Amino acid sequence: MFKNLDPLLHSQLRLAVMSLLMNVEKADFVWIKEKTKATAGNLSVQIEKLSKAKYIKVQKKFKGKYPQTICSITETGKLAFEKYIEDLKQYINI
Amino acid sequence: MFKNLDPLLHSQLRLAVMSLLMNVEKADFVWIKEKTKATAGNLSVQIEKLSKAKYIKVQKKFKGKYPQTICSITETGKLAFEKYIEDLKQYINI
DNA sequence: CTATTTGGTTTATAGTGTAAACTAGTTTAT
DNA sequence: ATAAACTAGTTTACACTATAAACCAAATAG
Repeated sequence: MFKNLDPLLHSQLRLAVMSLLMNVEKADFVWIKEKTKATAGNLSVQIEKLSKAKYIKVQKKFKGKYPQTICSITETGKLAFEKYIEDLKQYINI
Repeated sequence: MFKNLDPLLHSQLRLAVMSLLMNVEKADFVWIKEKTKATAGNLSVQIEKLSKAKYIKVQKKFKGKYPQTICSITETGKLAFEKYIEDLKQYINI
């Protein structure tokens, strides 16, 4: 009846990050931080987790003289996000 | 943009319990346990949390000689569940 | 030149989730 | 009658998560 929800996605902040990345080609750390209203520390940790799971790809660059972290969703991540939504539908009838 | 998701409902097991109770007038512990495939200990803990938040009402009775725990959703619980779904929609575009 | 800001990472702690162990009694088999 | 197994949970200890605070390195502003 109730399928297990992917624990990596069943986290408010990680879900928000994935949701954002589903709708853009790529996004930088600061933009994600503003959109999600997360603290930098928390975001850093959660991005690392999503990255380790290969749900997102992280590129470290320099924007002028400042470091810049660019994130983008992977195919694995897209599929996981879509599956999560499907699984969730069993919990909430929509 | 992203509203905070009610932490009481953003838990797989508690969400499953609430989802079940949204669709029935009342349900007993054992039935919920079977439907959710949860362990008794875990279910006991989560039911207590939902009960303390007044999201569900718990009645302890006896069914013949055995104890029986009957749960039902409250109006507060229904509203919280519906709000959770609305908030969640911002994360997953449906 | 020192104080603040940018763009993060690391770390310590509080909060959550879960299984295992336990309580209290019932039924069944010997 | 008594031991073993089952019903219906609760309590507890531990693992896992989430988060804020502290930190770091470099850049810029006063």
